[in-house]
Amino acid sequence: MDEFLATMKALSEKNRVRALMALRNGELCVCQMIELLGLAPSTVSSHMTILRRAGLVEIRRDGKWAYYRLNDGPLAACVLKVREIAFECLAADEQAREDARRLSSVREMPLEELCRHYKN
Amino acid sequence: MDEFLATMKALSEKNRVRALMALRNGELCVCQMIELLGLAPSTVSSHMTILRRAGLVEIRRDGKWAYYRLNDGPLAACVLKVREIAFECLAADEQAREDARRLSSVREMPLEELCRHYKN
DNA sequence: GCTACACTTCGGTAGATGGCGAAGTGAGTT
DNA sequence: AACTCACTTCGCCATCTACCGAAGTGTAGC
Repeated sequence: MDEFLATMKALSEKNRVRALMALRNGELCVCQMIELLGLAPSTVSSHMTILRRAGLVEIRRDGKWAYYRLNDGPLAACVLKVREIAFECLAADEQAREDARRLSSVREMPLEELCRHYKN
Repeated sequence: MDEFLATMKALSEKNRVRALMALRNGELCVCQMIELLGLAPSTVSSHMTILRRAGLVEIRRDGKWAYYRLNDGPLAACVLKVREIAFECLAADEQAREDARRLSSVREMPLEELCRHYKN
């Protein structure tokens, strides 16, 4: 029950859902998600922690960078199913589409440049 | 997106999930859910309103009684899928099982008696 | 070692949420 | 009409949550 509730809670907040949807096309660096969501680094970080604790995403650390991606390790069947349903339900969502468009630009920018950007 | 978030939010609270699960075996009067959940009538009422607005359940009024049941009218495919997943995920849940046991007793009691019970 | 940098954790604030009892609503009863 | 009763809505309070900036952590480079 608690695991199920944690999954639902993780997916009941708009910016977390946007972050999850953004990972469909591959892992993203935290600074890329900061740029996408337009939130403070600390806020994005805690959102990702919630998604991670729910088992929806996993982290990969590489030097000073941290990349998040969809958890494809051994995860509860329920979490996997809920995640799939979310993708299905929001496939045509306008916000998700716009994020996908912006992401294709964001992915082309060097990470260093992105980080300088939100420091201003 | 907003509809999806409303569905997730509705299912991210323990007592609401318990209420939804309780309706799997047929409609229940509000007073039966008050007895099951052990909450104040006003609290149960607002939980049911949230479930109803999310499209997960519907209401049937009969005189002074109000019965809630799973919404089997025309409802968004997403809501239906999420609800099915919830049932599947929680089929073996201990809390849900205990509620089901208690419910079989509660269903046998006359509604009048139940209402007198929580008025004390 | 020291600095710079990316990210996380902490502390605090404004707004949302779950809880209850009191008051309101509407149907049945006398 | 007046009353009763089941339920809902309202008003309030305690707790939780999303947000930010500041401080902390760990890595890379000088």
